[in-house]
Amino acid sequence: MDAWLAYLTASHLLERRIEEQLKADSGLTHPQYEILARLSSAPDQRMRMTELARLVVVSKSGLTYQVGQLEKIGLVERVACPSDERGVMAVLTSEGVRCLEKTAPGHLAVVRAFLIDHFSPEELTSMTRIMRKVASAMGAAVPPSGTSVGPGQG
Amino acid sequence: MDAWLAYLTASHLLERRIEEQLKADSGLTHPQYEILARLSSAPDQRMRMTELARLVVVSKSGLTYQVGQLEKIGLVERVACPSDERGVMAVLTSEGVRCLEKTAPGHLAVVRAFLIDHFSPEELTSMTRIMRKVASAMGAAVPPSGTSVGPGQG
DNA sequence: TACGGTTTGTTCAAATTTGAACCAGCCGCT
DNA sequence: AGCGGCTGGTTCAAATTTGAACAAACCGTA
Repeated sequence: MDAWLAYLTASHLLERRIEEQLKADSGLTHPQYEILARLSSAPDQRMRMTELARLVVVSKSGLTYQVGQLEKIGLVERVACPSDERGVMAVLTSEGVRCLEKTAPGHLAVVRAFLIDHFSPEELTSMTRIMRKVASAMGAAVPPSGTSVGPGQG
Repeated sequence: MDAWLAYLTASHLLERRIEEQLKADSGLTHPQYEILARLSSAPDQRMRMTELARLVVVSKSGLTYQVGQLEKIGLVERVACPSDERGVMAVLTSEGVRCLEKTAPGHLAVVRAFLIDHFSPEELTSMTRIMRKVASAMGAAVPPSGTSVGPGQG
C-alpha cells in the first residue's frame, strides 16, 4: 500500500500548507475558504445550508458553526429561503466577494505549486477523471465545470 | 481548478468513509489507526514521539493526546528512551498488534474499494510517484517501500 | 566542568468538529 | 382539513486538534 501511504502523507501535508497560507494571508481557515468559494460559484451567490454542507463535505452542525463565524466577520449573511419557510440561505456579502478575490490567488498559487504542478497535463486530466469517479462512487456529484448544481442522486 | 475541486471532495468523502468503517469495525479513529500502523512497521514496533508525529503529520500535542488514548485501552505503551533521557518511545503492545491485524483487512478493503480500484495499474504507479514527489516537496520523506523507517532528511 | 542554544515531550486554554436531540415546517394520503 | 413521516437547521455536550508556554535534558564550546 505504498500508494495509499504516499497519498495520505501528501494530503496531510498539503492541508497543513494550505491552512498556514490561508491563515497568514487572510485569517480564514480552509473550511471557511471552501464555503466562500462554493457560494461564489453558486447562482446569486447563495445556497441552502444543507446543500452547502454536502458540497463542502461537513456535518450540518459544523456548517452552522462556520457560517456563524463568517457572519460575525461580515463575509456571509443568512437570509430566509423564499420557497421553504424553515430554510436558510447563506449569501456571500459584497465584502465576502472582495475577501475571496483578495485571497483566492494566493490560495490557488499554493495548490498549484505543491500539487498541480507535479502533474503533467495528461496526468492531470487522468487524475481529475479518477477523483471525480472516486467522489461519485461515494455519493457526491462533483459538478463537471461551472454548470449549475443539480440534485445529483439525492 | 476542476482537478482541485474533485480531489478535495474525493478526499473528504474518503476520509469520512474510513472513519466510519474504522469506528464501526474496531472503535479506532483514523489518526489512531495511523499511529498503530506506523508503529507496526517500525523496527521493534517502537518509535520516538517526535518521529512518529512527523510521520503521521500531526502536532506534538496531538500525538501526546492520541498516544494517551491508545495507552488507556492498552494498545500502546510508553517506554523511556534508552539513548535519550528526556525521550519517550511509543511501543505497540501485543494487544495492539492483534488489534491491528484484526482491523487492517477491513480498512485496506475500504481504501482499495473506494480509491485504489479506480486506478489502472499504470495510473496507480503514476499517482504514487507523483504523490511521493508532492510529499517530499513539502518536506517529508515517504519510505519507498517496505524498507525500515530511515531518518530521511530529518 | 559550566554555559547558552536546541530539542523533547507534556500541559494548558482556545477553537473546531461531530452526532444526538430537538422543534418547525413540508409533503403525501385520506 | 388533518395525520404521520421526513427534512432543515440549530443547540448541546463531548471529543479532538492546535500553538504557546514550560521543564528537563542534550550538545558543542570554552
